[in-house]
Amino acid sequence: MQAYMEGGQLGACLPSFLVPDHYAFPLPLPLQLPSQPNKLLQMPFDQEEAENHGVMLSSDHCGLYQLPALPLGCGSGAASAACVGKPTAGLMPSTIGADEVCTSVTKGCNESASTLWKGSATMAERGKMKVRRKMREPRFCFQTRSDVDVLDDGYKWRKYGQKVVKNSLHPRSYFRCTHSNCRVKKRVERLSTDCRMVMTTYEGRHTHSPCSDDASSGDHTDCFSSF
DNA sequence: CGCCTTTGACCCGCGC
DNA sequence: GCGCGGGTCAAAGGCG
Repeated sequence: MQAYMEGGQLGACLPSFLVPDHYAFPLPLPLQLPSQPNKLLQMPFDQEEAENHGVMLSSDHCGLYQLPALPLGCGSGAASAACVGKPTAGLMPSTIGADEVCTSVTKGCNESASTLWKGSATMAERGKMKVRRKMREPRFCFQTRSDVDVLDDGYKWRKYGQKVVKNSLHPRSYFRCTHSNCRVKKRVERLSTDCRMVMTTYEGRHTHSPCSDDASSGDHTDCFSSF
């Protein structure tokens, strides 16, 4: 906990419940310094370039990891593994510093989001999901050490499901952005290897700024919409 | 009363 | 083809 309060660079890893409200994180959390809402973290690699290479960026080590090819429907499984540093080195989550927060940036699941999520589908529409499910949105995942499962990132989320996943002691929760026309989803789960660590996976891009939900601040700009 | 969470059922992808 | 596991739906109930 204390570690989160120290150190400049790790500021990006601050769970928002430890940060004043006006520091609420846009998506994705690790890529933006809360003290500099309009400035992305300085990475040794351009984020877009990273996307093009399907790599994972570690915000504190500035590390660059090759993501394994994300299988369709990889969901959190592959993504989670990738995000805890496992992609190629076989590192277990517990081997990662507790204060480490990492972000995976994937491309290839960047197809049209509008066709993926259609809200409540009729049975006829569900038949088309076979195709739609192959379309994946950009994903960003990171882990934080937190006592609370759901970190306040400035957006408003509605829980639409919870699932016990295999090989995990803790259920995985599924959230959807409540903003109309915004199809961003996120999954939240605690690591079975360290119940203090919360793995959050964002999927999709917000079509609005955080302030449009709570109107508590006008500090945020359209820079968020890029995610 | 509206919004949210819970939860069981259902669907789909994938491996065998 | 079958079973498993992940992801989503939607009804029901709770809460402010």
